[in-house]
Amino acid sequence: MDVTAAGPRRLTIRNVAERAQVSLGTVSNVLNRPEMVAPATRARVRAVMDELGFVRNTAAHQLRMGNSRSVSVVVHDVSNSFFTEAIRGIEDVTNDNGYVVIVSSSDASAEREKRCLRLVEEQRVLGVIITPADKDLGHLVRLQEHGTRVILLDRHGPGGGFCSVAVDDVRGGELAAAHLFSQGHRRIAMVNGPTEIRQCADRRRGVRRAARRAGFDPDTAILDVPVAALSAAGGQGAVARVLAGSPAPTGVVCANDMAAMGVLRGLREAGVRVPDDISVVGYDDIDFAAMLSPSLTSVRQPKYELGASAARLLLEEVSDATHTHREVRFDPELVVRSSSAPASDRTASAKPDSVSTNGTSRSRRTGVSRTGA
Amino acid sequence: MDVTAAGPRRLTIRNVAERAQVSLGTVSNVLNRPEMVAPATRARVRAVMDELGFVRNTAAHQLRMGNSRSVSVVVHDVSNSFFTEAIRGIEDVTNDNGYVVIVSSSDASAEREKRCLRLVEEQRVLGVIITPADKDLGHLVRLQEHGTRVILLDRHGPGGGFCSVAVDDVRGGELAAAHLFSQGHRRIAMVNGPTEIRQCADRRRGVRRAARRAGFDPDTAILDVPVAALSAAGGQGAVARVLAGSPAPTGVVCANDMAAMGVLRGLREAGVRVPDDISVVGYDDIDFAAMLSPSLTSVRQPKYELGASAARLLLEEVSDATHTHREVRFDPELVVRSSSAPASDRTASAKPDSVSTNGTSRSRRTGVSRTGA
DNA sequence: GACCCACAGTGAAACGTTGCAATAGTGGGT
DNA sequence: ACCCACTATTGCAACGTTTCACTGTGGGTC
Repeated sequence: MDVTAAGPRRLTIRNVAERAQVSLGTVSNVLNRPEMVAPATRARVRAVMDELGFVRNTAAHQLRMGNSRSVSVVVHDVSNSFFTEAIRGIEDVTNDNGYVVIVSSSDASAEREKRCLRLVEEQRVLGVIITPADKDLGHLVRLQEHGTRVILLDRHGPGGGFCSVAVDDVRGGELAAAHLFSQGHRRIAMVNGPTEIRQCADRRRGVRRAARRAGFDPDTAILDVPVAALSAAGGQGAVARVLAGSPAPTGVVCANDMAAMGVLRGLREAGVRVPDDISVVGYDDIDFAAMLSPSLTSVRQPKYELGASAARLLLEEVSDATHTHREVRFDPELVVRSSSAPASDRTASAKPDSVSTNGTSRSRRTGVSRTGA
Repeated sequence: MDVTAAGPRRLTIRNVAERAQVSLGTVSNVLNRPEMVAPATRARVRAVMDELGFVRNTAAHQLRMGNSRSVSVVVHDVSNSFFTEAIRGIEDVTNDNGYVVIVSSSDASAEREKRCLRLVEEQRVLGVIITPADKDLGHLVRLQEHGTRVILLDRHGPGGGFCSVAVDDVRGGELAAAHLFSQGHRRIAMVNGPTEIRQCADRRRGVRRAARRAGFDPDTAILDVPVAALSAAGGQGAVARVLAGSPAPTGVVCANDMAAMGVLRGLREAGVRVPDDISVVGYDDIDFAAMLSPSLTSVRQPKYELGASAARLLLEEVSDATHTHREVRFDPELVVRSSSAPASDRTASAKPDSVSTNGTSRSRRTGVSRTGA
């Protein structure tokens, strides 16, 4: 039987050993501790590997070592752009370390999430980076107790039980509203989704905080315009309520860009000019925010960095025995474009405090809080 | 030592066996061939598994069985929306069968792709669904010979050496242009990327075919406006050349929606009305096409179905011994919105042949060609 | 020349699962 | 009472890798 014949039969370390006239152990050493095998032997073994096209069998490796060279990512939907950029960040960090990324979508359903986690636990992954579907994190605690490391993505855990990475949504809401207040606006509307959603609640809190810090009473400076869904349709439908506000707001903060697009469209149909008559600020800075007309001022989240940072946290938790769980918080960034301008009914007393005027830089981490293990 | 103590020590089939007072083989049977173990025993073993929280170790399973329960997807960029929707399709199909999806980005670099494939080959995945970075498919042929099944995504292979799934870009270009011709347009511009890119070349061929089928000479009916990059900036920069055409085109087909957005913006700045003065058709039907003003007529690709179909092909190749490679071709779909209208300088002779006026249906597969193994 | 060392390479056991051949158990028929 | 057919269960040998205690083998030292 000719070993060199390329066939579907998988090559093993043993084939390499035979052909290179060494023992199994030596081949393994070439693979894992090359410095301890003589240069000549090492070269010979390597040559045979290339010749045969040998690829190490990870299953056996894993079995022996106890854990696999893969990390798992479980998010609501792998086709959602927020997550895909984060996934790309995770991929870039982990690939450098020879890990492979397994993705699954939970569709924000606790049951689907459980299925994903089971599949993933079978794989004995190094750890799982997850955006939990459920408020209750009990099953994640159990997972961790069984030896699978868990990193929370876009969510902080209770009492430092997990490492986690999230963007500060309160700060984001504050940035958006502070921008408008600093431009001389005195009353603004907030088009927001259901406050049961943590992000929506946080962004609203930020907007109110901005009002207070600007010296206004949130209850009068801010007109809440809740919508059932943060979609373009939802935003468009909210316009009538925004315009009916009394006194009429001169600015609108939207809890995401889709809603902002709807608002822009609704305003255009109503004959209201942006930013001349009213300013609009979005949230997320999706690709198309810059391309709308007027181009949309928006709050950008460091999605890629979020993922990359989660991955780094996971690697750290694996390698560092003295690891204590950390909660990393990222600051979002305001990208000012042409949908926002000084309030029209008065000379703006303050100059715009434009935090960032173009958007190529990736946000840096600004706050790291440390909690006990 | 108390077995029930939840600890980081991983549970094995042996722990279950001891506690349920049966042999290893029986536990294995419960897992893999439950019908051949007596109901009472089966129930007892299952109870112990639940109690202990046993999760089968895939590494050992794989090692024994020879292949893993995972499929790999290698695309240019996992954060690109074309691919993410396809990945979601792959995920949905494979998860149902207990497989897990490993993703990697090649960044369209042959070298990065090779690294990804190596990592993935180590995993002994069931197969890899790949959008090749390179024209040369030699390494994929070798991969296949070594036993990893390969499915091409968004690309067809030469001579039926691979199963593949792709959208018919020629047809897509034809749909876009035929729509305009049927609306009475007689001269249209095509804003296209480099024709070295297969998609760009194909879409151009389709546009020219539409001209011929409408009874025009492609060389006079179509104004080629090449741009270096199919981006919004590229599209915007192309507007001057479109308008300078003589005779002036009354319609523009863009090779993607980003370019179309740029064209729309450029036209607005030039004071040209859409669709009154000129019609614009995009390609891809990205989320935001519907939200632009005017909303963009565009060619939609069945991205989700593309991925799902690739996954099905892979599963079929695995299970069916008599499998012969197939090339599945999907037809794109024209979504007519308000950026296109009958040509203005004449009463349109033909009514719009609106292929589809809203966009909720997923394209169906229309052509399946079969080739030898 | 005996002794010890460092170094290169070896061989076997283990990781957790599966599949198979063998064994024990159970009635039923003769 | 005996054998047979049949099912339920068992025990063991793989799967391919890594680790670790071990064996050779020269060279240097006293």
